[in-house]
Amino acid sequence: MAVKTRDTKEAILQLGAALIQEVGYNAFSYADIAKKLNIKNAAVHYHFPNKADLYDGIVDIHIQTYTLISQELALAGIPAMKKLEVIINRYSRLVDCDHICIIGAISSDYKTLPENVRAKVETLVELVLTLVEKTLLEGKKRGEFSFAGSARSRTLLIMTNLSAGVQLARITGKKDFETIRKSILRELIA
Amino acid sequence: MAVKTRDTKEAILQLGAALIQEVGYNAFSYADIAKKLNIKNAAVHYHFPNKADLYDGIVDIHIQTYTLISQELALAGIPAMKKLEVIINRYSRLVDCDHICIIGAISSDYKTLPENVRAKVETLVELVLTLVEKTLLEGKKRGEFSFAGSARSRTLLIMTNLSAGVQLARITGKKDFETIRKSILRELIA
DNA sequence: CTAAAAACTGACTTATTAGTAAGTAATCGC
DNA sequence: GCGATTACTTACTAATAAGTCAGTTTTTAG
Repeated sequence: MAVKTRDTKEAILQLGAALIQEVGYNAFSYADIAKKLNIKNAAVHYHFPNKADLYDGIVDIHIQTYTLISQELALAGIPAMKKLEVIINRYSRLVDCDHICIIGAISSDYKTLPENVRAKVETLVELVLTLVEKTLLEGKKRGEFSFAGSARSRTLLIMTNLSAGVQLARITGKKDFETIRKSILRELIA
Repeated sequence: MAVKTRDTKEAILQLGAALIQEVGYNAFSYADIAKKLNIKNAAVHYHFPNKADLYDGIVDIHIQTYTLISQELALAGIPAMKKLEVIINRYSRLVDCDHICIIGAISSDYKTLPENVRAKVETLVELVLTLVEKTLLEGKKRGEFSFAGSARSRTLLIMTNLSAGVQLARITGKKDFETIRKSILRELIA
């Protein structure tokens, strides 16, 4: 049985992911990571030869996470509202720890990312958008939700509300995100 | 008459503002600015002793711009829809040149900004939100717009749609911003 | 128990970063 | 036209950045 005794690589990924959502890709260094994990600079380079490799790995983690969430929420019997709340609650937790959402963070860094990472980012974004779109469609079919326009356009509206909502909350305060959260839900069940 | 013969300071501010919305505060250096403007590193430091001073100046510029827009749009006789379009068109232009909006960019950099700049950023954000809120209220009173909830909450929804819309457009393409733009307008006149 | 593979450390390099100080050139008020 | 102010340049520094490589420790598989 392969029980992991060392999890340095995992720790680097977790810390890197948090830093991207806290200060952004270009505001932290390998030295910052090494210091916090009590390892040496070269140890970080051993697992991720360059910073683009690290970014790539972090995007992978988020893809894995959303793939898992998609599978869990694919189960029948769960109300569409519960499914949507799983997503929305993730954003509420971001507000609590003053992080911005990964997609918002990536879009800011986007112009400084190499092409291979950009392509992977597209995969992540489509994964999230598709998950929400499916949930909205299902909710509408079941009579839980009602909305005008396509499920895709409604998805774009809701996800931009959430993404920029957590960003705005950093500046104007958490109450504004709460307002947005309630508005999203109110519109959907009106 | 004070005709300016040198406008280096203005050029630095304009370039810095563009860079913040293109690659982010932590992804460009004074050397980048000096190179592009054909001046020396120290000339940038002469006008803006440190990078926080530069950021401060750039936020000031945006405050000035939105103050001017607010004054121009305060004139009676202009339909609320025309006023809102002035704002929305600014975001469409951002999509065209692949920049993200200043508020979105700032919120990403936020944790790396000193306190005095953060305070000024709050002023900018409230200025923009107030402008849109007034426009929505006016449009509702005139019968141009109809929307549920308060003008403030509707402002938050629209501005987050626009802000994250331009960010998303970088990754998934300009068509998604166009979808968002149309949805905002459709909901408002429904 | 041992050899090989994996996971590091130590000691670097090279480039770039923000920032400074002293001197020079351009412009302005008078 | 002249002295003062403004706007720079030249020439630095000290710190930090990403990244490399040779050697050492740790872990794992047989």
